[in-house]
Amino acid sequence: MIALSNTTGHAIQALACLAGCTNPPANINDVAECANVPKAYLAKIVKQLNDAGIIASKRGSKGGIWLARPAKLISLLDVSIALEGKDFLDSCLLGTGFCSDKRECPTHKFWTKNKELIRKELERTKISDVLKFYEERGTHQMHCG
Amino acid sequence: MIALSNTTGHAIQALACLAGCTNPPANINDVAECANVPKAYLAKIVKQLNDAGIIASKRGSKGGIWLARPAKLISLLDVSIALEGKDFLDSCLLGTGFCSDKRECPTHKFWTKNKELIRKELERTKISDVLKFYEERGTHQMHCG
DNA sequence: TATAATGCGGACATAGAGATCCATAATATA
DNA sequence: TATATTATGGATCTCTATGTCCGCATTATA
Repeated sequence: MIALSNTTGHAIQALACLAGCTNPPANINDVAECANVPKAYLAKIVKQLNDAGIIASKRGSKGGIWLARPAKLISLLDVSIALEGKDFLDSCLLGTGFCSDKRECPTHKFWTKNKELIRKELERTKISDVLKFYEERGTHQMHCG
Repeated sequence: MIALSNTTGHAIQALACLAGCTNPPANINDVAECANVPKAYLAKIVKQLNDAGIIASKRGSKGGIWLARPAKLISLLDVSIALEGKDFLDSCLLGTGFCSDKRECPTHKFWTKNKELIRKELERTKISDVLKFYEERGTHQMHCG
């Protein structure tokens, strides 16, 4: 399957829910429910987004999580890099170990261009766009605060 | 990582080696060595390519494997479908479970177009192209017959 | 200060891809 | 027919992504 990881998908859903929270902080369980992601697993993802500076958090009573910056300034590329590493788009179309310095693969030129298209699309698309997209469709009922 | 599976990559390497065999049949061990794929694992891959009608084989002494049709008529798309299923390009960019009838993802239009580009490239590129590509570079020393 | 509410952290569980090992079936040939 | 050679098939192992469980640390508030 040619795609980003499920974990990245979960993260994007969760961030869109968070962006829809009008009175932060939200708690992880509510976000998990909104995003339809297993609660315990979302907690792990949140940790990574926290380390990457995309989410901020506070423990304890009345604690929770919130976006560290406006949803308009968080791109899907930011999220992908946070969860899959900054070289997640360096791969060869035909899998690991196919391309090397001495043995470039036949789809190399095509894939290099195409990855750039993907990168630009991920960079262009912000969490705010994802939220808007879902708001128009009435999904993602976020209960928070 | 956004890519085809390693198994598909292995298969493509192996088929290019097979295409370079001037007096078939070749045996799996030699192909594995040429393609730099673990022998026992290649045997599993060969089985799938056999079932898909891409490779033919004969057991026993002087037996071996060979391409079931000319390398010019085997596309990377054929190989991908044989190993990952015919719906391997139906995925959503953002992972499984993101898109559905009711909940289409924000990158849906982009990704639909882009997958078509990928499909065409895979269809356009034949095993003969892969072989030619490597022959020009002097890799893939196939010993057979 | 006690308590409830929250995120944090580590250990563990599960599933699928990738890979290995070995016995078995088929085939050519001496 | 006996033997060597080859692919086939089944069981098993390993690794990574995904997911679960539970106790701990932190915080607000009664």
